[in-house]
Amino acid sequence: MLDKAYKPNEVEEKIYKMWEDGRYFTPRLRSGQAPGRKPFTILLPLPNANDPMHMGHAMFTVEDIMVRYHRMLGEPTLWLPGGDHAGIETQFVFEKHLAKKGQSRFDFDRNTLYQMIWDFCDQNKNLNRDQMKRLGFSLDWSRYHYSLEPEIVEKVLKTFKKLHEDGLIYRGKKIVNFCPHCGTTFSDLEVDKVERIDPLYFVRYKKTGAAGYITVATTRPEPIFIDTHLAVNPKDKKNNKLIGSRVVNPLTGREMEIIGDDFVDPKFGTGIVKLTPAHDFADFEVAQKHHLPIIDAITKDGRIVPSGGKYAGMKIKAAREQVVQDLTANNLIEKVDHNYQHAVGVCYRCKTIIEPLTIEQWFIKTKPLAAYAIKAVKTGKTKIVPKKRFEKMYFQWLENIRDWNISRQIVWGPRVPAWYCLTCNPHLEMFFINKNKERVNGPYKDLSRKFSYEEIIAGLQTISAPIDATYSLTGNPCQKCGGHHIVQETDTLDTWFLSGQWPLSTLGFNSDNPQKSSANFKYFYPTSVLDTMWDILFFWVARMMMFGLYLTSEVPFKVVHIHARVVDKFGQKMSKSKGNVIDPITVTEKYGADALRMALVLGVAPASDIALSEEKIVGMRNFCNKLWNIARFIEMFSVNKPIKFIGAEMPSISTKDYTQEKAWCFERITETTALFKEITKLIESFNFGQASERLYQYTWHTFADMHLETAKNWLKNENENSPYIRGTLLDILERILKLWHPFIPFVTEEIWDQMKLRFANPPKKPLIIEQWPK
RNA sequence: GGACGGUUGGCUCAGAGGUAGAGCGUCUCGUUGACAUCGAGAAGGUCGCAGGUCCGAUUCCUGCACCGUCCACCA
Repeated sequence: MLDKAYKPNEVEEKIYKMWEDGRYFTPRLRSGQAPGRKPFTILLPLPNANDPMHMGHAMFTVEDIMVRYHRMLGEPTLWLPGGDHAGIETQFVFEKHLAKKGQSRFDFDRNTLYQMIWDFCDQNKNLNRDQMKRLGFSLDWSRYHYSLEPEIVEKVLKTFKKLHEDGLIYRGKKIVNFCPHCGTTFSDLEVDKVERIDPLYFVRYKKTGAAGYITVATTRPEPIFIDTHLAVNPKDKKNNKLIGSRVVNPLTGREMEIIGDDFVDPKFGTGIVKLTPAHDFADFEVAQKHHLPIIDAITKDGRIVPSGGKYAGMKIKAAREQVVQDLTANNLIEKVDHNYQHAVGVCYRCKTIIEPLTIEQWFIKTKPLAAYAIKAVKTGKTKIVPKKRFEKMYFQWLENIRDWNISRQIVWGPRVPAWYCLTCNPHLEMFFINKNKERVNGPYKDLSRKFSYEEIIAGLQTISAPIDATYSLTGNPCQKCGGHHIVQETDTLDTWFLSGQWPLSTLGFNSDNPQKSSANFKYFYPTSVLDTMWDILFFWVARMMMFGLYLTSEVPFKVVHIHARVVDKFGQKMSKSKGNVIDPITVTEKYGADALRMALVLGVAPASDIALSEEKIVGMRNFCNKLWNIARFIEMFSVNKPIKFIGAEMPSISTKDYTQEKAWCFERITETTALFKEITKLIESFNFGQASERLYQYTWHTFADMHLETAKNWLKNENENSPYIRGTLLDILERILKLWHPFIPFVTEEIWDQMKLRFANPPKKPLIIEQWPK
């Protein structure tokens, strides 16, 4: 007999264990018969293996719904879990811990630091796995992968080599985004723009060989001392006569030339721009176009370069103040606009202002790869849902893509697989900790006089190789000089370089010989659906498309489904600092996993925001209990009573014998058949919000409120119709349990377990692998 | 500067070319065979503004306003 109320905490763990023990999450492939039956595959967007679960992860409920639905259709269904080492994210969390102990990453050589982070991660790497189990996610845990597994890393590095061979990876000295606080460069995607109000200085430049000044507006006067050129727009009638003329650098007195380029906006400021190629993206491009010198003014420490005269070594802000003071003293500042608002790039993590620097980094040529990714969506090989909104975003980004900087100056991640011979590259700069625990740096040729190669390598922190340094992609002795003193690049790879290959590396693609890829790969690739939130459409989805198409000529997934974002009940993004975070595990413990799952899905439009409140979760908990009591009611009325299933007798009952009750029974069967079709259609079209809302309406307000009340009346007087009424109620219950199962797997499985023997053709299987109604 | 999304009852949100829906909240009534995590009933919306298409629009189109988001080298 069912209890009076549904108690999720008493059954969820038991049920999940039953599913796991039954190995239902592992796709059933008949031996030697991989093809034939079309599989359904989803790769879980790999969470940071180190992070506890948050509501964003709980949204993977949408994937569980799809997976459970397809499993019930009888398809071999794989939902593949994984965990990401999350390079920068993890290293920073770790560094915070170090900081609490008064230490920093510079106190350790890179190998020691790496090992420390590894151990740190090991402590809670199972945390979010256990949490996802709490929510009932039917992930195939037997295939779990961690992004730093040797096999995964090996595949990823092979891709690096292949890209390099194809000329799609290169080492370049280009302008990149550098965060002085994080001490590493970032890709363009990791830079956020914030509106700021900064002073706009109008600086006077004295003309050479003529009287008077020209004026240039700038927010960044501090690197003026390395400037060599100004620019105006050739179409600018007011200023274009200046092209070719010369002015005096207001800080150094050196001569500067004015060039013409149409990137200059005549309407901005005075229509004249100072060029600082090493520290401004636009200026860098112009400088390359016109072959202008690119001179550094700022170092990786966020300070003025040693050659900066009186400003050398000053921090940027201090240098700016000093420069302004000096210019003012010489009456070279015409005016200052203190209300100038502009967008500044900041680090997406720490919000420090990004310093564009021109340094040596590893890049991927993205244009050719992006072309594949664009074509695949244009031709419909991969569909993005919802299409209208996100395909446009996708194209816009890929069409304007710049080369991808994949170098990171951190230790937590696989190192770039390139090795420099120190004999051939004596000018290579090295930073290391010597035997006496002192930090030492300098060019190798100097260091090698005082320290052995072994000592340097043992204490190595980072290297910085000149742009013309020679390197090889094997760790073998130098092919040119035979030298054994080699050093591997200390830059590590952008995390997304790894996760961008996730479908390939986890499923067993063989890049040496694609024909020899695993049977697994051949069967499950391309995957069916990739479901994620829009925030990583570029970071991850677009990159997977590029890598997948480049390596296999096949898309990695047929559908990209964008799910909704969870916000609080006032529409605010959940964040710790706002204190509006609802923890998925806490509410699961309180109201049950099914209640949370439903709260994240019911009535939610695709890719919208979900205003999640505890009230909604309570409402959904109430629904689960309602469903439970529907079953309980039917059980009470049918136990030890004769039961007849009208469906089985339908052909043999003639219309003459239709009583009002029997007609009612027929109508109920027809009604639920229509419901199946409707729900199936909604699920197939990714309208999970509508599917669950419709089911909710039917279950509560049609079945419970109307039909059960009718039946209750009739069943007061036992007669020849009564067995049919009971049978019909059992039939409907059986059907709606199936329809509900993908959404609320625990409560449906538990009711199923307690009730299934009363159904027509009593099933023996658990609900999770029962057949979806046709 | 481009592009996109939103604007529907007190709150949070669904929805569709043809009498407006849900959850929560509010009000009234109701517990002797499921459920008070409940039932019966009620109040409450000129579906942002202005035009246009149509027999008919809140739903399609155009413009505007406000809110939000993404992209972008205006120094």
